[in-house]
Amino acid sequence: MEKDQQYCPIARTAIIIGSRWTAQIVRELIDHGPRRFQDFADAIEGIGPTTLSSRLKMLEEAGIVERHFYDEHPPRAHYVLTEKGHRMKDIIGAMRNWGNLYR
Amino acid sequence: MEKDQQYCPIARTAIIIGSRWTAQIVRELIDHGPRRFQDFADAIEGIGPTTLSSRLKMLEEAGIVERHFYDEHPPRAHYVLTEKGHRMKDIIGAMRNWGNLYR
DNA sequence: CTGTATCCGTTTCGATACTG
DNA sequence: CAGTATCGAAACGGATACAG
Repeated sequence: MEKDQQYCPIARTAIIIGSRWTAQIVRELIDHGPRRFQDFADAIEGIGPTTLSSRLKMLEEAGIVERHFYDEHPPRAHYVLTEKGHRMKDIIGAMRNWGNLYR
Repeated sequence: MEKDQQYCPIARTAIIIGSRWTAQIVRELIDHGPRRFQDFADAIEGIGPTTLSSRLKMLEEAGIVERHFYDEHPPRAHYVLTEKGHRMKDIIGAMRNWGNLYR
């Protein structure tokens, strides 16, 4: 997507939710609560570490997830939804409903 | 997006609604009813004929819109939502709500 | 008016290997 | 474990011109 702002609220939302994998990442967080990097990698079939990393960063920059990193050994990280992220629940729910209607 | 099917309902929905402009095209139809090619071109700033054409075709193949073409002079076409398309209303609505919360 | 043909830069994707 | 580095392949996007 392009860099310059989108002033249509629907377009803005589509940029985030429409990027491949992001909807599934958010769904994981909504359904299961805080997740770690490896949790996503295991749950979302087909995604690689590069793409996962880039999506998480995008969601973090959009203020949808928060990253907590603990530099231990082994290192730990977990990702949690912000309030803004949590409010995407309705969108994810509607997408799931519709997607299930037309298999 | 890739060709092989997506079995996750959310992923399937994201492929459609996340492609650039599609959400706005569907919104036009939900808000204003049947539209013609030029209506979209006028209402959705920045979209070109190539992209508009390809999006409409995608939506048609997905069973979301129906295309009616009248080979007159000048030719006429109009696009209407199918029942399946109409049921995206909740998704669009949720996207609009969320997008408006975080300007 | 309603599109299609061309053509090409930009973005995205992702496998693999590797670091701390 | 939690990522980053690399780097080529593929998909996407879009301006312009043109056709029926």
